[in-house]
Amino acid sequence: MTVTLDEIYHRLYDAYGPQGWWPAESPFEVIVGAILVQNTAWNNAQRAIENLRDADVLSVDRLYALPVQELESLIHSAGYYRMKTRRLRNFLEHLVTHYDGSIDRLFKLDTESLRDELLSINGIGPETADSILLYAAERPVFVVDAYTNRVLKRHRWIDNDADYEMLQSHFASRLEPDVSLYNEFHALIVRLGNLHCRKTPRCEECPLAQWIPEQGICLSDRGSR
DNA sequence: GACCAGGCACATC
DNA sequence: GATGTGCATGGT
Repeated sequence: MTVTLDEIYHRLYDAYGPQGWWPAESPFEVIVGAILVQNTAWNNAQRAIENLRDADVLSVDRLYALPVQELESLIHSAGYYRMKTRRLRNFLEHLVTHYDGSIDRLFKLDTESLRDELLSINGIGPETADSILLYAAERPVFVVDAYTNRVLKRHRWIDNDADYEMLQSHFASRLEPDVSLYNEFHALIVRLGNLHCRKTPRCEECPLAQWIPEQGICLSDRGSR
């Protein structure tokens, strides 16, 4: 492609400004949020987090000690609440069993080991693991999500059958490993997806409009999943 | 009242 | 190994 990731980044940044990710008060809260936001609008996940905060259970020990039904009730607004309760507890159990409940000890692992370890926990997939790596552990790992997938493919910047790892290496091979850059870039892509897909369906209003290929499909068309 | 959102695991072919 | 399906709430 002729346009560089650097140009794309600056175009998005100029349009939307800094996004202030991840909106959380601690690495643990990032992890909880990363599980709660899976396939869910952030607004719904945020309510669940506020409920946990109000109940004063936003710590490893207290959340793990919480009865399942109470946890389900507190995170109800995030949707998939039974599944997410299991997933949160899977993570907590792993942390308590192997790291004495200490995020700091878990985060002593090198990036590759930490990623593998997170992926071994049922309920943590590639995007959730990478979100934890970037936004909680502050490792230079690029987070790929549904928007990233759609933007790159609709603009034909990457092969249409590229999988998660291919999308990720598309960024990793073209950008310096920089936590702040990866943080902002991913957040800006999500911002683009949220704004453009929902509220400004006309492609001319998209900051990346000039790079939409001839006969290109507008980003607002989700296509099949 | 549909459609969508900052995925993931599991079943089935 | 690719493809389909269940999970569930709240905003537009």
